[in-house]
Amino acid sequence: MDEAAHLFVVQGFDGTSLRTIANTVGMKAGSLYYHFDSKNALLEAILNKGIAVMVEAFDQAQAQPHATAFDRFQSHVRAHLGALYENGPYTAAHVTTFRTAPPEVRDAIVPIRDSYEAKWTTLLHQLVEDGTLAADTPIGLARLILFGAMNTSIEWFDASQGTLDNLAQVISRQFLTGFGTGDTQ
Amino acid sequence: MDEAAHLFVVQGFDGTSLRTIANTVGMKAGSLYYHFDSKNALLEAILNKGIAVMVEAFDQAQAQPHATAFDRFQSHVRAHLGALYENGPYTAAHVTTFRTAPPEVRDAIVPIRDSYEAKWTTLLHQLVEDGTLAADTPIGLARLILFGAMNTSIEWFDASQGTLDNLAQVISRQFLTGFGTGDTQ
DNA sequence: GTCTATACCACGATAGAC
DNA sequence: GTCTATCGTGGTATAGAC
Repeated sequence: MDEAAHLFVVQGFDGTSLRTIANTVGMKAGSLYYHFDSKNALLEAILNKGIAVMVEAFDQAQAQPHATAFDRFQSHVRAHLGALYENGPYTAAHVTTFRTAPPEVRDAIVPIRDSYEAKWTTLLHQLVEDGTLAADTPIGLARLILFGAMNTSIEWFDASQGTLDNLAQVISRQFLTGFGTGDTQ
Repeated sequence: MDEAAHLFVVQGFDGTSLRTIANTVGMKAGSLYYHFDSKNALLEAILNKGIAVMVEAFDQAQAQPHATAFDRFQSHVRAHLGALYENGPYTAAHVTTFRTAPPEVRDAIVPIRDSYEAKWTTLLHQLVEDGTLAADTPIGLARLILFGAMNTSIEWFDASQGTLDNLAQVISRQFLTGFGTGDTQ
């Protein structure tokens, strides 16, 4: 599954054959069917694990004590980025292959995926209530914009160029205060 | 090409066969080879057109007069979103299929793609110089975060739920001032 | 410029030996 | 649990008629 998820990230689901996957792990294609019923079932297992990794990271960040609301928020951003880059290729595979996954697979995944998104929605609402986020913040849009910033980092983040801690800090700060000076607006 | 690009957005490049494309436009698969040398060549033409559409939108925004620096910035965001949703499926196909495109195709596209990114880099530098963006803004990261917000809207933007003008406004404002109140930081 | 027909290959999947 | 062998399908691409 590790190798399959990694290949799905790099080449896409349709661009990766069972023969390639099997070859990468030193097997023959037919042998994969002892472990999975179908290629779709393999993808579904990977997508599920991708969510599980994100959820676990979120809950761990939740359980920690934080000095300020900003610290709490940043630690959740850091957790999401950690799920993307530090805990196997599952979350990355989820983010990159979900959109074009076969409908049956997507439909099976959507409910669990929703539960992760709900955690963020709750978090953002709390940040509004404690005065960290503006009262008129469009929560739905805000969450999608934040996800966009975190998830598309897959296309360019390079661990040899910068740390995840730093990236989490930049994204968190940008999300709350922007890059502007406040002039000309 | 219109139909092919649309199918690539929905099903991915590898997930779309030439037979499907041909069938969608009322042709047979073999006939496509009168117009394109290969499936890869078709993708390359689509990716190129996707950039051309973005560049044209950018240059049109550039040519317009604007009351403030913020207006100018927002009109560029609006132009990019317009390229994604109002001028055919080419830019959307570019954004969704570039990452997993065959290496030969990607390599051929990269230089032109860079030229579009350079336009944004220049724009962001100007915004720093005129005091709209903070002096310590990490321009490279800032551009990638902005692209992330604009481009991932493909996964959720629904024209029946909101206008592009509104989306451009939310993204532009968020990019410069964030969603925070300024407290707890 | 599109058709029919087809070559050739790689795909996902299955059966049965070990 | 992995192998060999293979089936059926559908993929890209080509040749030649119209």
